[in-house]
Amino acid sequence: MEQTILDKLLMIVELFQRDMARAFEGTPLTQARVAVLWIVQTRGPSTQQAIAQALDVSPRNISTLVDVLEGTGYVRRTAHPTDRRAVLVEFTPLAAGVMKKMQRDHTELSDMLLGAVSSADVPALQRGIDAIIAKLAALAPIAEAGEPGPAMAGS
Amino acid sequence: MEQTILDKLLMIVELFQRDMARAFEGTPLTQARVAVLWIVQTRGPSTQQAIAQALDVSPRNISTLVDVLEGTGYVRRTAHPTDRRAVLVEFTPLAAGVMKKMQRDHTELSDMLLGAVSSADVPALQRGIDAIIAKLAALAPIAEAGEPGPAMAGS
DNA sequence: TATTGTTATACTCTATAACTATA
DNA sequence: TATAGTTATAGAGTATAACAATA
Repeated sequence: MEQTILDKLLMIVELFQRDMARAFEGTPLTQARVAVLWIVQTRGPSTQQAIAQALDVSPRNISTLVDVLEGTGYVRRTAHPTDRRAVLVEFTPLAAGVMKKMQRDHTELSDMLLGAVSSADVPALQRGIDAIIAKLAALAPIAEAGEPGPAMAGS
Repeated sequence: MEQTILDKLLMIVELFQRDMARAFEGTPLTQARVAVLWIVQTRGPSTQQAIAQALDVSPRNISTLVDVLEGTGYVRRTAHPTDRRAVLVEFTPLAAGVMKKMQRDHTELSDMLLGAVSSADVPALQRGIDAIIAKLAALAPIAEAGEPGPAMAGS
């Protein structure tokens, strides 16, 4: 039962996502909701259309996600300054704090994982991963591979 | 907007999974259903309980997945030889063929991705990935990280 | 006429709890 | 009493289609 490199990468992400899910326990946050917050963090106040496109998901879907995030105090819907059809989704201080911590945790975890790699191997590892991404992106006409992704550390 | 190593790994898996999803279009297969097939392939005819444990998912969930796989001709439920409460889920020729192709495609894609990496970098890449997995697994008390995973190539 | 966000509806994946048939 | 699988119910995430308000 040889494990291919793809199997290993999948396992890393699976482990990581379990860790992330554990960190959300007891909060109304889920991966999908954090994905929305992530977009707002990287782009600033955004229309739901823009969020839907960034996440490659239907606009209808964003309505529900934002409903929950608004109802639990993470975001506000405010009037768009020039387009009265649209709303701008923007952070409350709660979300700003949570996302700041999430980003810090994510960086720490990433550094810790890289720290587990023999420093002599790090440059080759980085080059190898970049080459794999380039190859995969070339294979699949991915439009845009999306945002960096809603990634964070657990604990 | 620095991309951490974790961001890159997440992007690889995201690209890969989109590719996989595209390959399923027009079939009744989904990631969850393929995960069930994957377990049956690696373990042979299995009880639903065994599948549920292997996938770390509730037994109830497996009922529905197997219902669909059975209804669409991928698996059969057969009597357990010694336990009349249990059923054995086993492949039809259809699933056997599909899984064989899937495994072949997966290996090919994995080889192709590794082939995109400078051969001088491959050993360090492999070591680095293994080190990251070991670190992540040590961080999270994961019970078992699960099967190799239902991974396949698109097209 | 096209776009933004909503209501309506439906499918999939997941969970827990209660029940049936068996161990 | 415990286990295998089911029915019942519910919450998430996703989709398409139709509609209102506005561009």
